[in-house]
Amino acid sequence: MVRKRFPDTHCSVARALNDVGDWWSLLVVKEAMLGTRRFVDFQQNLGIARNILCDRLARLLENGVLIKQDVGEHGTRYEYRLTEKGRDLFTVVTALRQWSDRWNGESDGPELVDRANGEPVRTVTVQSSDGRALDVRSVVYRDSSETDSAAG
Amino acid sequence: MVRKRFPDTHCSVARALNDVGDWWSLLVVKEAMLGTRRFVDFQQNLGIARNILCDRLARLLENGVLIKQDVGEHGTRYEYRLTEKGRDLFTVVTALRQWSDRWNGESDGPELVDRANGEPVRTVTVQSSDGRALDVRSVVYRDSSETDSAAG
DNA sequence: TGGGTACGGTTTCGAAACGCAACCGAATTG
DNA sequence: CAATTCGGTTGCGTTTCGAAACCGTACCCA
Repeated sequence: MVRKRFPDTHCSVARALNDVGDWWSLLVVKEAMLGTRRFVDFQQNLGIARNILCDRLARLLENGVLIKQDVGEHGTRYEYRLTEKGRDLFTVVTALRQWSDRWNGESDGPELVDRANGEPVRTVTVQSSDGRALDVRSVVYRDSSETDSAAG
Repeated sequence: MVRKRFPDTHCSVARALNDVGDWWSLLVVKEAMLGTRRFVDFQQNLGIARNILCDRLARLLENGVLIKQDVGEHGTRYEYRLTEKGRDLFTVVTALRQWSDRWNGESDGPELVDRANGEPVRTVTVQSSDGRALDVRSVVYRDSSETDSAAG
């Protein structure tokens, strides 16, 4: 049950999408970031079909985004938890969330605040070496062999 | 040809994925950020099937991520260009690219540098109101009605 | 000891999406 | 007039998805 993918592509973005590029994977990761750890909770909170959830969890395990722990307190219990690699998707998920809020209107979902002081987090941006916010037109994709390709 | 989606979900991430959540959409956007504008170039550079490209372009037009311009210089010519909404995905694409490079190894793809001084861009992070880098465990998803839900 | 329930799946099957290749119409080139 | 380019569209077979049913294990309770 493996979609045709591009494991050996030269493109980093495509390789990232190999791991989390389909519809549900990133939602599973986002749900895990909200604290969800158990199969049934993922299934109910996301409204995902069981077999699809099974497949996505397995793939995220393979890709090292999640780990599976047996916590056999009451019957068969497993916990799916984010690895360091999975937690590192926080930036991606947050950027995506903010983008959606900017362009598709604010959601009534939870607000993301700094645990230390309760203040909202900043808008995620790409920054230059000295901290200026950069948009796509203020950068260049420079190949190692050639210098070209205006972006935008 | 419309997959079951969640246009009225309360989740911002899911709503973002409605626009760019399938396998090819974000790759089309990324390709556009590299300067690609014409149908055949998208098709060849991405290796995408024509009908799928057609569908994705149409959807990205609908969603306001791309615009289509008739540039009838030599026969039938159109250009697909990013809108402001589309260009605003730069942060997401860059965060995804950096994540992939961190965890799946460096690619031999182009390097992203500041057009102004040629220096590489910073690692994209979520920042607190005073500029500290935040990971998923140092934030809280605070609902408007309740305060809960440790993240991680 | 036996029934009920929760959990974590797997199986089945129809529907949708995908990938490939062939075809198409308009315009440009030769 | 034929050949080519561009931007698609159409058919068709394969893959994936989604919903619901089913399954095995481990508890709970009596």
